[in-house]
Amino acid sequence: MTKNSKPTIYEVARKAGVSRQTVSRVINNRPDVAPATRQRIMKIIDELDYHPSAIARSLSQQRSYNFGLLTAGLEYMGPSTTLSGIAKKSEELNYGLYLKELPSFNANNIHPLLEWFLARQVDGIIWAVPEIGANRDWIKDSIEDIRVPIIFLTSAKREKISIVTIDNYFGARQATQHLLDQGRKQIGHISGPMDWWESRQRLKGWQDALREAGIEPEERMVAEGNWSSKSGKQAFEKLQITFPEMDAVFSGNDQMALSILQTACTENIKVPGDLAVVGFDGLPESAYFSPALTTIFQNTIELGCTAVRTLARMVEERDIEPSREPVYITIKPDLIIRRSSTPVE
Amino acid sequence: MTKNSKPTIYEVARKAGVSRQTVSRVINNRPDVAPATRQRIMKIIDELDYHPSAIARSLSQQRSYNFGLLTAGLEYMGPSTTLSGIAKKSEELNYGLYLKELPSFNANNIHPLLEWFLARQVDGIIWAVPEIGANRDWIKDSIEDIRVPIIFLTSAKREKISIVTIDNYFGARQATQHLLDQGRKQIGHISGPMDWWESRQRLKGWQDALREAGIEPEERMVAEGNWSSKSGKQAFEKLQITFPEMDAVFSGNDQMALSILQTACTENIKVPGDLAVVGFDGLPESAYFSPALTTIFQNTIELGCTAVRTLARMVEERDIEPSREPVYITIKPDLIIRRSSTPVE
DNA sequence: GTGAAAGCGCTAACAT
DNA sequence: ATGTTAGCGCTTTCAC
Repeated sequence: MTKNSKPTIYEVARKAGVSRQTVSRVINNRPDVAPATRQRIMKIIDELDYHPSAIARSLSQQRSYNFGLLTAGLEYMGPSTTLSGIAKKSEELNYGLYLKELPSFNANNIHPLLEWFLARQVDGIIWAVPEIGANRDWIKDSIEDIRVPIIFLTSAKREKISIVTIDNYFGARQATQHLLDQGRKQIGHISGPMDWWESRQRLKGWQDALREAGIEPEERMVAEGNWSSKSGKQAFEKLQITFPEMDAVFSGNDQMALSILQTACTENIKVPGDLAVVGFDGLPESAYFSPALTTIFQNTIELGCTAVRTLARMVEERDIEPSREPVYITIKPDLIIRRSSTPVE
Repeated sequence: MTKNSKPTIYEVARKAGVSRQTVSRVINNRPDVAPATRQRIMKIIDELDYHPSAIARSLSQQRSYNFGLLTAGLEYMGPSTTLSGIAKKSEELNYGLYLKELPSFNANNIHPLLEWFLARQVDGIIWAVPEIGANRDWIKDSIEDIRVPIIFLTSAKREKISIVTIDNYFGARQATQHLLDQGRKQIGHISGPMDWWESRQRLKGWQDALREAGIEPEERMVAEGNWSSKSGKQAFEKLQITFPEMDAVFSGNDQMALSILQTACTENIKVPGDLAVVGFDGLPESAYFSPALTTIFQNTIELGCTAVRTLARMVEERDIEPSREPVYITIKPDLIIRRSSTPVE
């Protein structure tokens, strides 16, 4: 070993006068090493500032203790709490994380990406790309080829794949029901882009809640946005024309709700007096909108944690019982009631 | 090779009737292979669906073509645009990315983290943890030990380390100067936490701009927040007491500015009539606050891209010229003028 | 243009 | 409790 190169297991073994295997046992905390030997080896490891090569280990064990995380649209993702949950939980369970971002939501060529992960011997894959258009169609053709467990976030239920998702339908029903409970009858909806699965779920929740209350949802009561504040403004202006009697609106996310509040403010529409508003997401700032926004809080940290926890379990169980049933876990979001939807005293 | 295990370079070589080295040359696009041989081998690679093991490659090349990215407080990081820039640029330059998140901003035990990256043979490290308190003190003791290039984001200038950062001081001066240009004289400041280097830079920019205008900044004109909307509200309320003549406020970020606007709205303070407000960050939503918020836009995508581009260059140059001068790159933010600070017509 | 030998740093399986 | 052998899948170096 020269001065500049890091020591290997071999140097440690030589200095300690043992075989590499014994050193290996020590660094892997195996029980079958004599206490004295262990002490001696540990001392030498310390002196040499030896650190085992994870690469070599991955090669010989044929696994890396890494997960592959695939995302898309990170820059739009609001506070990246899902990511944070994933990162924290992975760390806790002693897995490393490879991060990849798709260049666009509708990536067509999935295979190179999967292969990139597989070439690095990841133990599992987290698919954190929203379900949009046909961007899940590859699954049915390729899911069998993937030799590691894979978990999907934010996804419609499907055969043979494991999913962890927020219950968007439930959240939307809750939001709409809350507005009905406030005595509102003319409840509009600003949806996200309709090619997003999440948007469709939220739309459906709004529709079903209305129907259950004996109100038939009509086309003119809905306007489509693209999640941005800007699009929310346009959608709201459209609703004002197609649905002038509107006395409440359920917005597909908080950012679009923000521009409803803003438009209302400049046009002297009283919120909640003339118009009650409910958002979706539960951004921390939503409590500081004017007025404070009633919203559906989705716990994305928990979403991330659950995904990783589940994936880790899949990895471990796989050793014992190869092909288990896929899981389908939904996380219920919570209604947070604030000023924007509550009666004026 | 059994049916279930993936083919190795050896299987390809055997099927093609060549040695493994020849296959290696093909998969690495080396020129010294006969065209016919190359064709034949490529065909077999395709048939076998062979994919080289990045792990084995890393081991034998002693490098991984991965970067290590260390972050902290992902969940508060607003839209994770820096991350997005980093991910996109890494992908573009053909580097993989390990993502780690510190459990807290003031992590004390840095060495295990560094070793984790080094054990995986990363080619370079991106330190995307904000500079807070003494959380950079480890650098002077350990920077020499790190055997790979490392680049710091958002950091004060230092000897011997490479840095890419937004010019916070410049941005704050710009913001304050803009308010002065509008004829405001009583300009308060809501700062971020004072143990953050960024906060101190912004404070300093505000101070220097005032001084240059012949106004002496006083303690009572500043209130400290913690970046959250909630803290911004409290800070603003404090300023209303300590600095009642205030006719403008420069907020350390947009989220705190939001709650200034909100408080002003409920207390019937006219913005910008009675109070001009400028934020910092340039969140997309800030255009939809009421009124639309004047702010300092920091291009964090570019920040991330620049960091990766620089790091990649450091990696490549290292082969040629071992110890180059460290770089110090600042990115100038831009003033975006909107309703919240412009004169009422 | 191609191949043989040696090695990257570690661990699994089987001795002893 | 410890050592030996034989890989893991690829690249580097040198020979031809």
